[in-house]
Amino acid sequence: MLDLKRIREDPDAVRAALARRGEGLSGAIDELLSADEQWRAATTSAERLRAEQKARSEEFGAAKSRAEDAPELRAAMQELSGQVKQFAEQATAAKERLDGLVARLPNLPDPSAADGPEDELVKTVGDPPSFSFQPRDHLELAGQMIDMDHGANLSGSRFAYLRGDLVMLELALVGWVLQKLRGKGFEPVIPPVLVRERALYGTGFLPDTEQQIYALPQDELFLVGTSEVALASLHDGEILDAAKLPRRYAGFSPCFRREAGAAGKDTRGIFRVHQFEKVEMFSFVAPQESPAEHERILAIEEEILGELALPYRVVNIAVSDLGNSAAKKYDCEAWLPSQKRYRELTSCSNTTDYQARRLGIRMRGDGGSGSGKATQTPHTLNGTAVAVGRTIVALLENGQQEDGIVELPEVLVPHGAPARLAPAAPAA
RNA sequence: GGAGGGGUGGCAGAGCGGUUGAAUGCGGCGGUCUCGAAAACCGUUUCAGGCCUGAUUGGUCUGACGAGGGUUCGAAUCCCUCCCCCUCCGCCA
Repeated sequence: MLDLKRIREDPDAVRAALARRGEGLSGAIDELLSADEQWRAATTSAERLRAEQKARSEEFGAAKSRAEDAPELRAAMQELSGQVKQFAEQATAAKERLDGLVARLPNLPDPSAADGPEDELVKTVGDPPSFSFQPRDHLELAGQMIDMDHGANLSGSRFAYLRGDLVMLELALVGWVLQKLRGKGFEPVIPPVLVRERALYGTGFLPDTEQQIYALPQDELFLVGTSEVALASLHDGEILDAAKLPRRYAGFSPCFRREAGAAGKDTRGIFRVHQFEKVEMFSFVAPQESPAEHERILAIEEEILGELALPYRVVNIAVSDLGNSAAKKYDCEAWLPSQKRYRELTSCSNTTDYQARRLGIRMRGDGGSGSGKATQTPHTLNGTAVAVGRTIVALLENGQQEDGIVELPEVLVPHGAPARLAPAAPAA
């Protein structure tokens, strides 16, 4: 959520920044400013009357304690009470309108976010492998280890059983990455994946991506599409000690996505499925630190891809493609031989103060409750460390040999991964 | 799932319709004392918002005792709904 004060003080700058997103948001600002004015006017009136009410209520109390009856005063105060209520209701109504409008505004894009309409290529690392044979796709290479048929039978399309060596590969990837992240100051976290609406609202997924989210209406819970939701909410409503920032977490969880509207896209294999596991980085930092933290997170993602020996490129996502909460986003895209193109494997966003403000997370200068240091809103960032399914896809396809055997990165072997995957026997 | 008990300031813990933003203790911060420290003593100790000024200071008012409604001239105190925590029983990985 944007800072209301900032919109008030410099609406033109906010309009200009939002205009980069290419949406008709200017009208929303006008509407918002008018609701704000109505709210402030009603609030001022209500508070002035309430002050009077308070003073006279004390008089009345004093009279009562002298056992005096004061029927006229009482009548006057009933009148006053009604007026206060009336203005308070006006204020509440205007505030609700205002809050609704503010909540729908997306974050202001960072000046260095790509203008678009195309993403901006930042760099390309590694060379796509050149095969002297026709490369297979991940599903052919995995054979019975990716069991789509039984998955579909059980749960529908876009669900898979992962079996055998691929399970060991997954666990190795997760263990390897969590250990790496721990060494970089990220606390490993396994969060709940069922959350209340507030957490989705607070992270900006609602209102915005409702069609992507599984809901359990009977329990008023939602399945998260990323542990980002739970990690951001870890400090919901808290005031963080500035001395203890940055705070970094590495969440490991299953992720659930409806993929409504993705019909026909990526229908083969496990590139796009309804359920996958992911290790996600999440940081809370002081506002001035967030651009550096963003680069840091990107560097970690690159380090991971590099050590997995995957050819990849980095793109700066076009402003028009940013989600509501991101001010700037990088994607790391790995080369997929079967598709002969780069596809998104990881992604990292600087959401600046957007999520923190929605979640009521603040930070305070130095210790000493009496120091009177004002609070400010910290910045939050998130980035994929490993999206397991897609990483497996990339490892299979890039590590394949002519005989269908797949060589896996050595770094994973100490963590329990097989050194290579045997050619697939037909699925049972 | 059933039956009870609770949620008050950084923590502990009073208050249970009127001047209580909130006693008391602990902690924290500043000071006195001291070569220094401890102890003792003195002072201090929340957050958000509106308005007026000023424009990194100030003045004033309002709100906040889990959250949201209600009753009342007036609510931390009474009523309702929700959330959370605890205890016992049941169930269970």
